[in-house]
Amino acid sequence: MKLIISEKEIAARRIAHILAGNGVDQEKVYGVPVHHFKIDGEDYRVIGLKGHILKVDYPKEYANWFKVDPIELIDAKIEKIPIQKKIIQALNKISSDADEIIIATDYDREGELIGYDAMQLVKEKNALAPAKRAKFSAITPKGINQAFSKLGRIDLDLAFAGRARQDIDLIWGATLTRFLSLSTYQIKDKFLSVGRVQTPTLTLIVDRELEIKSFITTPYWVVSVKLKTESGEEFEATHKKKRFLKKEDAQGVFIKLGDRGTVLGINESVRDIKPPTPFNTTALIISGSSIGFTASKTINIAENLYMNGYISYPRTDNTVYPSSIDVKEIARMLGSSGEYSRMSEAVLAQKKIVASRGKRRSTDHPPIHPTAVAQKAGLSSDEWKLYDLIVRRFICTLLPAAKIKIIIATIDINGEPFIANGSNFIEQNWIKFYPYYKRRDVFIPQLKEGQIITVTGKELLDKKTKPPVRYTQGMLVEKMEELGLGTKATRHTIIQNLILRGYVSGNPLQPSEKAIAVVKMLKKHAEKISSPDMTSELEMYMDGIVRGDETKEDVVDRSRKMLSEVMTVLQNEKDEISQEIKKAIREDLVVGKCPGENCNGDLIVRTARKTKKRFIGCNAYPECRTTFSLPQRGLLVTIREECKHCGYPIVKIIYKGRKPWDLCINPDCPGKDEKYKNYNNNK
DNA sequence: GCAAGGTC
Repeated sequence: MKLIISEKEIAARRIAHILAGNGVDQEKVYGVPVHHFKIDGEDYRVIGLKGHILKVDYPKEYANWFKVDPIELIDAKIEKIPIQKKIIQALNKISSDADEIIIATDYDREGELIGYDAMQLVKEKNALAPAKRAKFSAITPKGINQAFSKLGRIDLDLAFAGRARQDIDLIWGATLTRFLSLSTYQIKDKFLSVGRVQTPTLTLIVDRELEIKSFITTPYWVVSVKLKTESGEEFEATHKKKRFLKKEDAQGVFIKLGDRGTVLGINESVRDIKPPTPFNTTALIISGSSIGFTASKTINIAENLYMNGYISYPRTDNTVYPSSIDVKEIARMLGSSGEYSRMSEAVLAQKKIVASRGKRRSTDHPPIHPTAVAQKAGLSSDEWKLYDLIVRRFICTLLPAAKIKIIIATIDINGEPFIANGSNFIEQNWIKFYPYYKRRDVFIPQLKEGQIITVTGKELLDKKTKPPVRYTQGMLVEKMEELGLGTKATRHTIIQNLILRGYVSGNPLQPSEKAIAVVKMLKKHAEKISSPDMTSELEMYMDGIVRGDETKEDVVDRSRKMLSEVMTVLQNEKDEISQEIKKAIREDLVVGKCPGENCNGDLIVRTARKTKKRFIGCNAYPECRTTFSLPQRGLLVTIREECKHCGYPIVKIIYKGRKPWDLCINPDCPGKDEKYKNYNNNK
């Protein structure tokens, strides 16, 4: 019997069907599906794993944070521990009769490691069976048949590069997390996490917040006019010098303006607006963000749609349709749904269909596209929203660019030049079907040089320069991808973790004082872990392992030495680090101003001495005895906002896996019922 | 109880 091991169940099923056609039987071994079939009298079995089946961790002796100095974790032994017990049992059971093992996990570094781990487990039961490797970049008949007709061997160096990554992430993460948590007494569920990906990501958010805080707004003035042609068409223009930095200058112009203007010149140009590129995971998350979904929500819904067969695999880097995908056929299929018939026709009416393509081309999976027609009634409203987005995006990638006419007219008013901008779509093409695209027509009438225009109104506008905006989850995922932080499958979980740790909240993301202090201290004393460079260096070293230039041990040991040096600095600066972070944590506990009569105090989150329950009290205690109760479960985040119903402070309560709950602390708040209702609807 | 990476 030949045993084929794939990375996931769906891949196992498809590989079996491609190799055997219809003659595939399925049995369950310890509840795990195993597909079997015969080719030329030879028995085959295919089992799908669930990603990694082993994890790395320290031995039990290191589990107690108080009994182990974090420094010891740097050189401690690391073990591999089973995390998919059922799958391992099933693998053990079926591997004893195998006379050949074929590793058919995804063809990338983690896939090689997953396959290597599985191979080692099989070899414990069956040392004699040779192990081979099927390398394919798409689970299509062509890809699979080619791979199985030309089997290779497991690339040990590639797997070891993955193992180096696992070890280094654990060593740095565990050592620094424990050090920071212990030195600030933030333990149990309040621990302060640190990691190769999460800390640089948090640094991005914190840096942006500091930029916003230190931004100095400068005032400027804009002069604009309302205009009308003889035939009564109205439009607007602003002074050519868009921003006046001195009010007197703007006023000087404003006063000069009379009630007539002359068209000095008109500049017309036609521009293409290209259709969007095919969706990869990052682009989907960004678009999801623009329809109000968090990164995790988009991924969870996409995962569901995929499991139910409506869309293709949602974890991909690829933005170029491979030739194995028949885009025309998919467009035709979508046409059978009333919702999309017009869009489908628009695609099929073209003489030649040219698909747009993005910059990233990889062969892991195709871009995310619809694979079946869904009925609106068969999906939840959120599922439908995302499905509709994916369908429309797909259709648009197959349509020609929109054409837009841009008109810029210069108009003289008493010697002052004004500019009127307008744009009209000449051909909408894909834009008709893509409501997520924001650009709209801006009307401007047909003008002639020398034409006289009536000035019907004039305005002198006070404006201010604005600070940069906070990151939305979508923007952050995009930035992470650009910097090489995390992967398509992990970026949203990294953000989710930062929220769960109490480091950031809200969308757009705002860091807590604790996060600002943690980043400040790590930047100052452990710069390595706060920068994306650590990831790019790691990638470089892993490439070295793959090439055979160095061993996994060399790389991990060098990393251990670096961490030792970092820890020496941190130990020396422990007092400063501890004080700065603890001060910030105290600031995070401030809920808002105390509403007590004649009280100037601040409301603070406190813990009752006897019951250990949390509540809100005034810092002017015992003079002021104002208190408020709080829910005991969930992560509490102070956001220093006031309730729009009663003006009392609002706190955010975050339960794992639920939508954050904005809670007004006032038990008699007139908006209470409404809010509670909303909370129930949204959870 | 720590990380990041797979997948559900």
